[in-house]
Amino acid sequence: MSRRSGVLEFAVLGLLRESPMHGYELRKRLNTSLGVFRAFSYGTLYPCLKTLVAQGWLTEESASQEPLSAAPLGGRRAKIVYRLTPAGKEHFEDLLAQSGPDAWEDEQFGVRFAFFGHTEREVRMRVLEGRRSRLEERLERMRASLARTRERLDDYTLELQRHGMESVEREVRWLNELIETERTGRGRAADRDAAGPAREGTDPHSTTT
Amino acid sequence: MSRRSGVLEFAVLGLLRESPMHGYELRKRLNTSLGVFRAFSYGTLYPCLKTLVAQGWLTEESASQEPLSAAPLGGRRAKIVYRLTPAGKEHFEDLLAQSGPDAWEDEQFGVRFAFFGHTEREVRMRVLEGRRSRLEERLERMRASLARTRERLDDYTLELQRHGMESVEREVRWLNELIETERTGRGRAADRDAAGPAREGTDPHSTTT
DNA sequence: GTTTTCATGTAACCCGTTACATGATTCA
DNA sequence: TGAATCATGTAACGGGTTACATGAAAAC
Repeated sequence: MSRRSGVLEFAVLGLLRESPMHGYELRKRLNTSLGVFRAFSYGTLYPCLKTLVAQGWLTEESASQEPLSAAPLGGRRAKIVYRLTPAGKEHFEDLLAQSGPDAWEDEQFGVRFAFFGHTEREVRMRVLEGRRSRLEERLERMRASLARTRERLDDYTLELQRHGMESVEREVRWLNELIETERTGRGRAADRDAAGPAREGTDPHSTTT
Repeated sequence: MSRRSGVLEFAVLGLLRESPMHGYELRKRLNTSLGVFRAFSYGTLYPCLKTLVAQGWLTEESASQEPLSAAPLGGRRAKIVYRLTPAGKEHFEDLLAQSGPDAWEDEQFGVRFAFFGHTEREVRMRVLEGRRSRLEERLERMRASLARTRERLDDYTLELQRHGMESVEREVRWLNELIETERTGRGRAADRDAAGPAREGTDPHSTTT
């Protein structure tokens, strides 16, 4: 009974919710489709899958050729397809519903957001607003610490600090937009691409390379 | 001979370079003064300090009252002040000078930047440019993966991806400015606050709270 | 004189990676 | 048929936190 990794468990259940998959494919989806997630290694993924099976959230089905029964004698490892059980699905819904203080942390927030499509609006609001206030606290602390030490810092340290704060401020503004969109109900956070209203002069895709 | 933690070691040597300190204070500086660094716990910091002493980069001096010699009999733990040795200082310079592939990674880059004040311009350029190309690779991958999967993704996932890319793009632009400033020699990355030239329409400090 | 805050330390654990080992499938 | 890629697994280690234990100094 090891490996109870919050994010990974969450992400795996969420991805498997769409369709059954085997580990190898699952990992690729983790690294690409859900953009945010970092690259988990097989050394993390496979043991995790095993424990999820042990808990009853997943079932493993031998795929490929042998129809499930004759395969596991002698050697013959076959492709293992993981499928979400009803219990697993229920567990995932639970995870989505509970928006405890952890849910505002960087990674947790990322996964949760990625699955907003399956989340009730009320919970989405809680998560977004919780995240925002978390970031605002962080800003407060940064500002305070900066005010205290400003004089003693060299230009580079200062610039780093300034850039950091600006990034957080940008994320807060982003959240504000999302919350507003969510509140007024229109567009599902989309309506960009096509001359989006409510977007100030931002020019995406211009790396100035 | 345990705990050889890249960033922490780097940061400790760098901070101690300014003035001797004891662990407790060191930790506070780590969390605040150098804004970027995350909050290392004592469980990480103290063992690390011990190994740095063992390598000869630091010396520990008993501070407070007892003048160093009579203290460590029986109990009587006193405040321990850590001081950078000449060898330690030399090692720190070495670390600054070498800008290997690790130096472009998120955390490594952060520490290195924080100590740019002690770094030669040539090395600063290598680090900044290396970081930029690292980020551009990342962007490339994100764009590719997005192009491949765009259709199958729901609006929220898409929005997350878009926001992620925009953040990276912003950092690239930031690096471009820094590199330009570095190249032309003027201002040491400062000349903001006062109607900075070379800054496009960015409006800092407006959280829209 | 007792509560806070400062200050140091350690052992147990957690989450994850690396390096390695193995085998099946595809494709030139 | 042999190389590349797909696919699964594990043992050893790495870097960090938590919880705990201890004690000195300051503040009330």
